[in-house]
Amino acid sequence: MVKKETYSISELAKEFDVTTRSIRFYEDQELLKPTRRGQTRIFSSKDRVRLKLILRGKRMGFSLSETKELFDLWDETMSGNEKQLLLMLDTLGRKRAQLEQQKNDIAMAEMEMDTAEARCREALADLEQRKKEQPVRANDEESTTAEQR
Amino acid sequence: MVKKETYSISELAKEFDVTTRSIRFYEDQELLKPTRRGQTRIFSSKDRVRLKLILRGKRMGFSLSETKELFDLWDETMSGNEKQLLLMLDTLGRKRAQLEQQKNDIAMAEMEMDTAEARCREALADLEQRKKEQPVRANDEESTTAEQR
DNA sequence: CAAATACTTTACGTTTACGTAAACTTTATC
DNA sequence: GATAAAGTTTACGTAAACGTAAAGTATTTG
Repeated sequence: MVKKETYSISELAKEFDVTTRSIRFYEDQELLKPTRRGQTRIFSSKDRVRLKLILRGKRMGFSLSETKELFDLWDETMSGNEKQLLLMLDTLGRKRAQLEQQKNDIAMAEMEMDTAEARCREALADLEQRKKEQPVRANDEESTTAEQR
Repeated sequence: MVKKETYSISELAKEFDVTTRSIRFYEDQELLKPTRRGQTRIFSSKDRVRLKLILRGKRMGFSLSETKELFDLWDETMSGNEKQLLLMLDTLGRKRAQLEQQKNDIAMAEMEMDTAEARCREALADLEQRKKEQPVRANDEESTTAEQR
């Protein structure tokens, strides 16, 4: 009995740093299916896993309905009929392609950030140089924007 | 003169597979700044690059305002003052962290897709096995969980 | 047992990122 | 020079993903 297997809404909210409103919304959209004790929601560890997946999906730019589709598909898949299994494999393939695209995008972005950073550092180095070359610059006139000397 | 340096709105729309509505919206939000000939928009190659960045950003889950912030920051950065340069470097650092998180998320997702796919294939293999073990199943009775007849 | 705490439902409000339609102007084509 | 094609503005509509009260119930705690 090491792993807790039920959670209150606020426990999950705190753990994953989301509002209870969001969690209720996810239930409303049928991404989570907590049971009830009276009218109070009780979340299973499966719900907890799904919440984690929802949030990761969001960070990867997935919409809630995309994530829901995957959940539903997975549930149906587990029911075991061949058609569903094949459909799942197909869907997984497409998702993989999507992830490949994202990895590509990220790689491009990183490269551009590299060159951007390099440019910044150059510019900074230039500024430092100028500081050293003209350290005081106390008593000269008419030199600000246009030309010096 | 190999590279074209101006584009019409529909050229860009076609090239990047977005609607002209979207492009006009991006201008409205000041992510693009086409010049005009009369009232007709003329996009520069800088605009084209920015459109590409906007769309890549979207695929990576960036909002338009996030992207706009980066654009603005970059423009200011290029004006060359030290404070802006440092701010840019800082921002780049934070964005890198964000990308790291995304790469992590993607890696996790890929692993889970691996196990999901494996399970699917197992289940499929099982089904195939059963087909072979009970190939015909033509004239037997009371075996389909419930019963017919 | 009263008051604070944690839940709940209902419902209207908000932001983002466009879609869609209407009505109009400018440019290209036959 | 009519008409189609491509462009424009204005403006209302919409889906997604919650935020934000309001008003009520249930439970815990001093």
